[in-house]
Parts: sequence; structure tokens; C-alpha cells
Amino acid sequence: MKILTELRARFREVLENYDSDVEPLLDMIRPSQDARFGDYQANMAMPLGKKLSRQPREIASEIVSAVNMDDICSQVEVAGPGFVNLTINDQWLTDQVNDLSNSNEIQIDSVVQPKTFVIDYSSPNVAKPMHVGHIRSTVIGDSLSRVLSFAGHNVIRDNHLGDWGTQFGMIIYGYKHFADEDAFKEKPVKELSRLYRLVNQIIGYWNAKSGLDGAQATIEQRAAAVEQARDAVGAADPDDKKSAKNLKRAETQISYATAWLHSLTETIESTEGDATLGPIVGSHEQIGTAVLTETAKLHNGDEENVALWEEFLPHCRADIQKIYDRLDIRFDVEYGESFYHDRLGPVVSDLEAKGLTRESDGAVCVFLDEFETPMIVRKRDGAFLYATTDLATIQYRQETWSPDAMLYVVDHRQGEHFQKLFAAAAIWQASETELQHISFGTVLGEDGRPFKTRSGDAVGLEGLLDEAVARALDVVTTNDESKPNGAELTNEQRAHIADCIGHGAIKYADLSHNRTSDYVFSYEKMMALEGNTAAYMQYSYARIQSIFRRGEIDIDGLRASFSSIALEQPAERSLALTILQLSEAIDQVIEDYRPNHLTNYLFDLAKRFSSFFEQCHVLRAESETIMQSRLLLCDVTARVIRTGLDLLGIRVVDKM
RNA sequence: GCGCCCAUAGCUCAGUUGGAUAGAGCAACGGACUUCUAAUCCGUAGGUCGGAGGUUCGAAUCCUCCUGGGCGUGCCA
Repeated sequence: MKILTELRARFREVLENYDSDVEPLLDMIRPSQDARFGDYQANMAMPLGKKLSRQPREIASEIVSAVNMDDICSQVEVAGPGFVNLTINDQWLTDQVNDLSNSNEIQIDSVVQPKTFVIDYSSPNVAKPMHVGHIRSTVIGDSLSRVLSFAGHNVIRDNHLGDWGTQFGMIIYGYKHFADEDAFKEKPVKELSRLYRLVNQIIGYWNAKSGLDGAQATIEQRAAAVEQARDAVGAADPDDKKSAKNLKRAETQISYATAWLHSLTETIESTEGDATLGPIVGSHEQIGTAVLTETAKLHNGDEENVALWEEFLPHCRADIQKIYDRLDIRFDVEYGESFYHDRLGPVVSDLEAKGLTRESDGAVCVFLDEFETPMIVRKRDGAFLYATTDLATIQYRQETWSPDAMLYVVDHRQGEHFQKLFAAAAIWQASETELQHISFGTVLGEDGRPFKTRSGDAVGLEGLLDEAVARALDVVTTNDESKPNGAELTNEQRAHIADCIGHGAIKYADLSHNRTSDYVFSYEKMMALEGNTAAYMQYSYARIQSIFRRGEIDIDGLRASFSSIALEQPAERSLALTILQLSEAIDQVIEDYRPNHLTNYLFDLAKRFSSFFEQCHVLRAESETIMQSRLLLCDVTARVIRTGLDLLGIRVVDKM
């Protein structure tokens, strides 16, 4: 399991004769993109040629004759402007894959220097139901945690829950005014989330009311701007694109403003016409400030509000935990925002004492050279902000774990916040800790807009998972019933398989996209169960288990015997080579914290297995020896798939 | 206005940090099932990598400008 490591080790000594810094040169040894160029290629001769003002091909030949690769490469060729194409020796490859096959667990060589990572992910607001927006942070953070720890790093998974913010003020206000005691006793979280939505709608109503005048004024203002721009276009010469552009922009802006006014009016009308909301909104005009007051009272230790918070919180957490249990997500610590409450004042005092703050409009601010706007750590009204909490969190984590790195798996819209946070942390307390925002894009609906329900709400996570499982069950059932030898699964088995496939599909769809880009959420695509989906990998695994069942193979016994893998057919060789590249995929994931390198790898592996499966019959192999070889190759493939999927948080099943 | 990000096949996306003739999967077309599970495999077709310059042996990738889009932008998180 160390092809690339081994190749680089062989090159290292020789390359030291050419350049003092060999790491970048060694990085230029990589798998070939095309089978015609061998299994691996070394591309360092070209840059060396430039640096040393010599012919790259000449350097390549020199390197090739100096590096001792007789045992691992069957062919070493200099090609094109100076590429070195390496073909791995079949015997060496066979030995390597047998080593892996003989080991009890699929492992990669642990990192030489284990680091301590704090990974901050998921972090939902506990008072609101989890929605589709939480899926990426949760799934990506979980996978990165699994991968880093698999590679030998020390990982602390921290769920930085939003358990102390304005949303609790909203619930408390809602509880005091609109609670249905019986409903709360019956299903507390359901009642609390009803109260949250209710309060949210009333706030929205009053915001809309107070926004009407402003929206009207904006429209008038922009109408004037459109007139002005239109005149400018008339006056300007036809080639002046600038004024045409201005007109277009002004027109766009007025259409936004009109749409905005329309949505305000709609909110107001629908609220007033609503059977529940209509009668009550009128008596809660001050709800906005009242909610802030309830929040402030909570923060200041008001007995009643703290008691309510303590009563609500366990229910909310239990509800979130239900989702984590379904998704097989776990954390080492769940220090929510409330945990840092007592540390916020001291953080601000410390910043002040170190002369890093300046007062501006009554707020305590940290001004940073790189940014126009400051980071506000204490509001005019004395309240703290999430920036304050985040600084306190960094401090706490450093004191507690002295991590080498903290990773924040949070969506890209908070990029600027983290830039400021990291900059502030750097001037506040010098530290070697690597602070990284693991940013990701938005989940879009099939219309290319952020994924919302028809009414404009975020899509609930629980319903989303239910839907995926339901669709998976359909496919499992249809497939089982159309098996040539008749259905073979009980209802319980079908349900379990659908559970693994449905949840796996959701996770895989997310992880297989480059995290930095937005992606379009589509049940159809992820459930198509063809192509690059979790099901394809799960299917490969199930087929292998089916071979073992059909042949009544005791695979553990076979592995313990003296049988070994021999690579005769091209499909066998190609599969074995890919199996041995797991560690390269893991390295890539860690390199830039992107799990999609692992999904790409697994897809490649599963494709090669499918080819092998078509071309090389296992149970009807030409001889007992070949059959045993292929059985072992199947076994090691299955174990690598299982390991890889496990690192993505996805389960396998024996039958599909 | 300023800042960050994006634009690759009809659609959804990769593209190993500057490497060889840009790849998958859907969708389309043609083949392979008395199956070690066809949820599969084999093949065909599909591209001005948004546009224009530049950097060099070599650019989807780096730089500049332009076009089109997304997001953020002083007391929410």
C-alpha cells in the first residue's frame, strides 16, 4: 500500500544531486492519466532542464539510469520532452496486493507526525429544526474527521451548537404568550418549533409593515435613477456602452425593488388573512424588541428564562440527536455557545487591555488592517456577538487541547467573518495553530436557486432523509422482485437496505462534489443508482458477498490459508493496482480537505471491479488456484470499498 | 462602490495545484442477460474549457482586461 511512497523514496537520493529542495520534484511523480504512459510518470526533468539550462531528455535519461528501480518497475521510458514513464513490475505488484490481502485490517501507513485537529462542524441552532443547509457541514465534517483519524491524526470533533442566541428569546417569548401546555407535554419539540415559526412569522409581519415605506421610497428613487440613465443613453454616443450598462442595471434594480415591495405586501396580506395569525398579530407590535429583551434576560441570568432554557434545551438536543443517530454522526464534545458565556466579558477586557480595540458608535471594535469594516466584539447595548464567542472558543480550544489545527466546516458566505476572526486571533494571541475555514457551496434546487420549499422555507432535514429512504425502498423492492431466481429479501431486510442506500445516497451526493462549488440537489440523480453514486459502490460490495455465498466460501479461512493472489489478466492487474492506491486518495483528501478525492477513487475502484467481474469469472475459473486467487482479490476489493465508504460515513450491505 | 467566488459536452459535475490527444455519469445511439446480482458491462457520438490578450518547452489551471452570474459587505449567526 505504498507504491508512490516507494517510488519517491527511490528518486529522492538521486534528485538531491540536482536540487537542494527535492520535495516539489518528488511531487511531480504521480499516477499516469493514460495507460499508454505506464502506471506512474515522473515529470521533474522539464523544470530541472530549465533550471540547469540543459536538455530535459538528457536529464531524464541520467535520472533513469541512476535510480534503482529494477525490482519495482518492469519498464522505465523517457518520452516526449522528458517525461519518465514507469510501469510497475507485476511481481512486485502481486507481492504488495498479497500483503494487503493477508492483513486483517485495511490500513494505510500512519502519518509520520500525527497532528491534533479540532474540527468544528454541523453546529446547528438547536431551537430550529435542522434543514437542508446543515447537511453539508455535518457530512463533510464527519468524513474529514474519519479520514484524518484513519490516517493516524488525533481528532477532536466539536459540535459548536447555537444554543444561546436570539432564537431562544423567540421561543421564550412564544412560550410565554402562545404555549399550548398539553401539546408541549405531549411533544415538546414539535410545540417549540411551532412557537418558533409563529414568532418568526409575527416578526416577519411587523418587519414587512415597517419596511413598506422604505420599499416605496426605494422604488421612487430608483424610478428616478432609471429616468436619469435613460436620458444619459439618449445623450451619449451609440458606442458608449457604459451608460447602456447603467440603464440596464437601474432597470434590474427597480425590478428587484418592485418584487421586494410585492413580497412585503404579500406577507402582510397572508398573515392578516391567516386563521391563526390574523387575530393575534395586532397585539404584538413590539415583538422585535421584546424578543431581544427575553434574550438579554436569559443572558443576564433571569431566573424564569434560565429555567425555561434549561427545560427546553434537553428536548431540542434530543431531537437533533435523532438526526445524528440516523446519519451515524458523533462528536467528542458539544460545547455550544452557552458554554462560552462566562468567557466573553474577559475576552473583551483582554482585547481592550492589549490595546487592540477602539470604540466606534458605542460599540467595541477590533480594527484590522486588511479590512475596511471592523470586527465588532461588543454591541452598543453591551451584548456580545458571535465574533466574541468565536474568539473565546479559539482561546478555550488552545488552552485545552493545544491543537495544531482548527477546521471550521462552515458555508462560504461566512468567509469574510472567518478571515477577520483569524486575523484578530493572530494579533490577539500569537500561536502556531493553523486556523482554516473549510468552506463549501450552497445546496441548490433543480431550478438552480437555493433549495427551498414552495413556500420559501428551508427544506427540513428529517423529511429529506425520509424521502430518500422511501425512494430507495422502491428501488430495492422493484429490483428484488425482478431477480431471475425470484425475490430473496424479507421486508425487514429490504427496509434495512433502503436505510443504508437512502442515507448513503444523500451523503455521497454531497461528498462527491467539490465542496467549494454549489451543487444541485436531485433525488433523481442520487437515486438513479447508476454511475457515480453510493449505490454503485454498495452494489459492487454486495455482488462480492454474493459470490462468497453462492460458492459457500469461507473467506476468512481462505485468507488464513497458503493461497495467494496471482495477477494474470489485465483486468486483475488493473484492479490490484487501484486497490493499492487507497492511501494516495487519502493523502489527497487531507491535502486540501476534500472528500471528493475519495469518492472519485472509490468510483474508479468499483468500475474496475465491474470490468473484472465481467471478464474474469470467479466461481467458474479455469482452475482451483485461479479461483482462490480471484476470491482473495474479491475479498480485498470488498474490504477496501467497505473501508472507503466507512470513511465517508456510508454503510455497506451484503445483499441488495 | 468595495471584497470573495464561479463560468468545462445538451444536463449534472471531475480535472491530482503548470504536464502529453481535456475526462466521468446522466440523456442519445448500437451491442451483451437459461446472470458468480444487467442497480452491470462493451462500443459510438458529443468541446473555441465564457471572450481577448499575456507569461513558457507546455495553460482549463498563473497574470491583465472584458462579459455574464452568485455571495458578502458596522453592531444576526
